[in-house]
Amino acid sequence: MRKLRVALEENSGPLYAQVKAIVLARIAGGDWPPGTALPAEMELARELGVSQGTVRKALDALTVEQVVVRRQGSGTYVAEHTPAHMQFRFFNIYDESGAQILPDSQPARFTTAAANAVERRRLDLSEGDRVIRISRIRTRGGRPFMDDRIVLPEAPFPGLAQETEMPNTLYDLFQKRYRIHVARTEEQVTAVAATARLADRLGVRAGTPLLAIDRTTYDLNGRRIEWRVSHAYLDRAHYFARL
Amino acid sequence: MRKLRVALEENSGPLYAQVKAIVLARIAGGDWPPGTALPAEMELARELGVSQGTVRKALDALTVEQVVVRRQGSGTYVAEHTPAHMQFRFFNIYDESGAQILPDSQPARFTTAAANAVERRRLDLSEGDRVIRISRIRTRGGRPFMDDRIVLPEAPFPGLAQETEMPNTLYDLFQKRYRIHVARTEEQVTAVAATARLADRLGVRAGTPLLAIDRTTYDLNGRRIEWRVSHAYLDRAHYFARL
DNA sequence: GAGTGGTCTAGACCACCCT
DNA sequence: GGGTGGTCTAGACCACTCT
Repeated sequence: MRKLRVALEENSGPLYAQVKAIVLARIAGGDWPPGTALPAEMELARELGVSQGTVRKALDALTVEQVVVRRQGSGTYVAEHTPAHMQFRFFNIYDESGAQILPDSQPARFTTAAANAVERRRLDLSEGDRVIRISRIRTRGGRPFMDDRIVLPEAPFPGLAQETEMPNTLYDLFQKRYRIHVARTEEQVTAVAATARLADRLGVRAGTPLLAIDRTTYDLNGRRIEWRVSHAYLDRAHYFARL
Repeated sequence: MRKLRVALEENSGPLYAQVKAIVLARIAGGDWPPGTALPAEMELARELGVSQGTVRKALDALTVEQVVVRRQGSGTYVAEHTPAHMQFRFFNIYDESGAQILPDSQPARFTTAAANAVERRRLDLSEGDRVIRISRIRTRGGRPFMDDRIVLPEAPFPGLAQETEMPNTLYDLFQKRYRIHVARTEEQVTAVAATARLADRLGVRAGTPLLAIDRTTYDLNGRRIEWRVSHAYLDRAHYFARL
């Protein structure tokens, strides 16, 4: 209790929230890379001068937010952002049997530019800030079915536009190369008619109803790190949500 | 510890899970109607023969599932399913400014029939079971924008087809008249072209892209209590999901 | 067998609501 | 001021993993 109270006497809120913030900061700062085990609860409690119960409450909260994973008898681990795991968590399209669809990506086009007004608003940027724009097609069984236009703020991702190899999941690259952890996304879904451009890219007739998914992505600190608009032709597939 | 252990010695799992199940059963059984206060933690603990911490863990889990609401200094209350609250929780359409849309309902048509094969599959029914089919239009600012086709199993809702007054939110009726508490929904979302029938009902041209929302609704016990397919014409509005 | 997280207890004090 | 949930502690035992 002593150390923490002293170290954080300016902070607000309950002890466990402060413990959670400390652990989160160390993870976000790269002290404990994904996949590594955190110190045991008792050890963290000793280090921070709090009881085991308080540490437990903080780690439980981080477990709910999928920042850490707990394995009984083994330890508490920083959540792994493997490509498969990321797809599972953030790719929300399922086929008619209820199985999640795992798409392939075609090579992408990268460009950089000063952010326009919409991009500044969606990514919380200031005038003059630059962005990286990515355009790609995703395929399913060899056939194109989804068009992605992705916009990233350039500042946290220096040199990303020069990447030669484009992984199937961007979020894996974010984490491994730039130490940016995707924490959550918000999606706005609508139905739109395929424009000539989209019809051509997806191999459907102009006017075909497409699902438009407008996604904002946040990192562990709540910063916006991606704006993505996907257009999908869902043949015997659907977007899935649980309320 | 004594009473509970004896009463539930055949049960499995940790104590707090058993406490949670007991409280849930009493709520679902109508012992504590929505809006009423549960006994205080200490009292529940005494009644059930467990410690306050164990009761707390059970109530915390029920809070996460939105079955109860806790108010510091006041008490723990069975979640209220007011019309406004239900709309807020389960109507997932927002306008361009990010405000939730609160639709009006037109009078609905009710029919009853033996469940067909699809309905039996979607509602977990047996051959010969009957269903109630409801068809209605929802409006926004006086203009129709959503067509609902709702199917309910008849058994838990006797006499519902004869209701003269149709509330704006069905779920409120479920709770007040039939003591069935909506716990969660799963939704499959796709984009479809408006058929002639839908175009006519929604006042759009045939072929207009519509959002099709296919919802399955579950009660507190995990039983399927509703299958609903909505078709929406979203003009400057969107379906919203958080991942 | 040693170490870890998971459960459970008993008791203390605090923050808040109500009347 | 009395009652309620919210936080925190200290200690115990259990279930599981690893080697």
